[in-house]
Amino acid sequence: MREAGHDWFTDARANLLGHVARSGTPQSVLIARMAISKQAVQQLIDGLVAQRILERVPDPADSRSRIVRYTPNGKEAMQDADRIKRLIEDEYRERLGDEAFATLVAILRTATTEPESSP
Amino acid sequence: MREAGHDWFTDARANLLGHVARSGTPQSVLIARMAISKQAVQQLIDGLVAQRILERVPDPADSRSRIVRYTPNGKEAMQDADRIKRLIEDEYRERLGDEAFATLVAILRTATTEPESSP
DNA sequence: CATGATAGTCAAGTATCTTGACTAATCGGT
DNA sequence: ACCGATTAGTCAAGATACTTGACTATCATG
Repeated sequence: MREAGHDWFTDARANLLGHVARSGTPQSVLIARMAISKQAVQQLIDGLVAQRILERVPDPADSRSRIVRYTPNGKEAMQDADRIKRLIEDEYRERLGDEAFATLVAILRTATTEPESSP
Repeated sequence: MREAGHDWFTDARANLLGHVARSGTPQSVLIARMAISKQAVQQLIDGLVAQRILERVPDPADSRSRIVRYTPNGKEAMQDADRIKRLIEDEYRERLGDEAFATLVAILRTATTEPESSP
């Protein structure tokens, strides 16, 4: 991403952005999902708001809450991110072979998906 | 590790310790293997030396170089680390099943092992 | 409506990592 | 044997990422 001209891109910010849905996500949800303090999350969001990647809008359902979402500028950056992500995945696919790559993805999904209460 | 009483244990330090061989490792090798600056590596080592986990000894083969190795105290801590690592692996093994776990380990080894020049 | 929980902010401090400038030892070619 | 280039490590200063503590505003509940 840096090489693609996104100087603002860092590991910590990438980690946060991975939790922001296309449609936006309440700040409280980001705090719950990331394993760091709410103040750390806030500071990361502050930085990305200053970079015009994210913006905070009020939550109509709860006036304590704020929805964090991408700005148009941020959406453009995420298209670059998706493109680069695919390139990296292709490297691993080439290295492992199609079959092993698919197996890896499936196993990791099982390993990281939260076991839900059975319906 | 924190819960086991090792208050000095942090992510950055764990990352470094994972590259220190039982028999000790030259600081230059740690620098080459970790994707951070040599100064950052040095500061991490400084901290672990202050905690009496690691020590620096001169390299008999090259008087510029220093070998970083565990203190007796550090070796004890690493026994705790190994024990906890096994517990965590057991959680994943239980979650994925023995077969999928073994497959995961094999694929990740392929993905992360540096491709060597063919002999 | 009082009380407690939840969402977010402000402030100050610590840990981690960076770049720049430097010393000392080794290597390679002459 | 010597000189320039490289390598190993250190010192210093500053940026980023994270922490705890204290606080305000809003919501939910009995």
